[in-house]
Amino acid sequence: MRRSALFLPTERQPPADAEALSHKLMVRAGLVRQLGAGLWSWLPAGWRVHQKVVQIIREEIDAIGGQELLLPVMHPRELWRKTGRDQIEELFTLEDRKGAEMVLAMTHEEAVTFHVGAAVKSYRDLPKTLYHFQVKERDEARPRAGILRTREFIMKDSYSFDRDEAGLDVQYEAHRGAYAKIYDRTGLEWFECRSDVGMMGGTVAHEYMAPCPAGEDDVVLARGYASNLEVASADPQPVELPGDTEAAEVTTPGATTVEALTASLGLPAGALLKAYPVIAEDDGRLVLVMVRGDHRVNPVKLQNALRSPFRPAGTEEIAAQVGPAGYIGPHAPLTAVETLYDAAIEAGPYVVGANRADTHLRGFVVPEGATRADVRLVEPGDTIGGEPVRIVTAIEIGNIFKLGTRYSEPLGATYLDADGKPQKIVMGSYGIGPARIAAAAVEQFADEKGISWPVAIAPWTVNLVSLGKGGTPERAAADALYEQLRAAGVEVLYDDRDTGNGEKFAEAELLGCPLRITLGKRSLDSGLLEAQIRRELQDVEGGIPLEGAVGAVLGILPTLA
RNA sequence: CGGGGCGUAGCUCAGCCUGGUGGAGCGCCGCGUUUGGGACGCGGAGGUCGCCGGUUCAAGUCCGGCCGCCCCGACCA
Repeated sequence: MRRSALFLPTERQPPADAEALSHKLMVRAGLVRQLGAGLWSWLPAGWRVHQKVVQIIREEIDAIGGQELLLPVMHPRELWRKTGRDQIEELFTLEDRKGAEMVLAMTHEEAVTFHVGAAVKSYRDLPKTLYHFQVKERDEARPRAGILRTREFIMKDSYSFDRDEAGLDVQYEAHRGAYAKIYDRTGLEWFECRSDVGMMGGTVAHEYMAPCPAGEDDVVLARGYASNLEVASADPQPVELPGDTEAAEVTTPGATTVEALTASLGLPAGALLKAYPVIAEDDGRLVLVMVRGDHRVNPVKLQNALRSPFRPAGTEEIAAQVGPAGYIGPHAPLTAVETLYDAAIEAGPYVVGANRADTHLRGFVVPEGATRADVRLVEPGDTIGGEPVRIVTAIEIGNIFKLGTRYSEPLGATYLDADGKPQKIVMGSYGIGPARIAAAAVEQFADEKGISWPVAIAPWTVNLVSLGKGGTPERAAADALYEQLRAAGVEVLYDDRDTGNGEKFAEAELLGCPLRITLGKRSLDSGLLEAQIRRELQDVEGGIPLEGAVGAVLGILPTLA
């Protein structure tokens, strides 16, 4: 591609409203432009990156037997009513001219299950894996960070259909393998994490995370362990408990916070227990959740432990059922108030609220038979296998779910087994967001000069910069080299503009093609081209000879990251 | 959805408090000089100041409403 012909609107300054690095750089480099909140256009260079990611995904999903198709974005609402997902807030809804209710699909479980359910009759028709790359529409409450969280985006989603759980297991593992290959091929740093199955239901879920500063999730990492902070578990840091042997009341006026208590009692925060009263929303019961003073409740883990959504109890509910806010603690008889002790709590003795104003209790020992569950947030300093965990921010770049019969049941997708009995089709779903992969790559590899693409997803692998003006011998030589590289199948962006050299270099660094080769008057004198690898801005030692340059370039390409 | 902020040239912003013929830098066009790191000079084009209404002799500026966008939080099968 000749730069002079390319639609690549670059900017020297990032847009005023950009915050995330990938947002700033992708706009500056002319890859994407914003049309509205959470609505982004992919310009030619950016689209090349997107399509490279798409092609990698396509090849690997094809390799595990996936069959590509295309499902509509707009669906009859009735289909979503059947699965109950028409109630999701983020779902865009509209009516057609006849007043028929429609929705814009956020994912395609309903649509694909509709077709498979109608077409699959026999166990002989299974298993199948179908996938597509299609636009997803989500009315996000808050789109953010440029391309990272948008209201409309392309997703690769595959769906597996099996006779039974065993078949699903096979497909699930096949996808795990394919995903590992896909992310490795893109050149990203990534982790496979255990994740919350969420309201999707099902039994098993993994998500794929790319560490980057603009990420929205926190991932807990240790040797052989990677988990979303939402569901992560680790060993707590030990805490030295006081040697209280008997329960004793202490007067603690105004000490309603852990900080105030630790200061006045001279004890570490971990020697206190915090009481967190919540109301389980399915039956309205109050549960007193106890965690160590230096720990925090993990809402996702707590919801799973309670088997119900919950909300924090109000001051009046606390006063009526437990005690005065700021001084609440466990009630002595286990039956008095339902109490859940976090797993990190040892026997004791601890300091707890006495359920009376200005009073705490020392020497509290957790009663035998108390209910326990791991409901705390993993903290920096926690360990796994004796090794301290790392907690990194990351962006989710894919996920896989075992759906089971979550969709086949309401949509009546069944088949006849060998005995002629109807059986529900067992499903899995597997998503990847190519745009997020592109943005994560920008975040992970950018430096102060700009983007540095992994070669596998770079818009062009080579950026040929001609320093001469039109009509000069060096320009003629660059033109010839461009044609030779193209003929050799090299993806080359050729900067053939009559503009300042500094401008060309700066733009090449901003755009981030893996290899830049420069041809100026000097090259004709010396017979050498300058070649620079974008990653770390490393010059190729001694340059490359003008004579036989194509072969030299072809030799360098496989060495690039 | 709660809180905060912003909307003036293609981009980044000043001007608004204190109303009186709209500016800067970069970019763009022309000419010339430069020519291996966003170079310089001269000349030029480019604006319903987000929209609607109000106050006023006069509104980018003051007042009201609306729309749009960003950030923090909530939310994110």
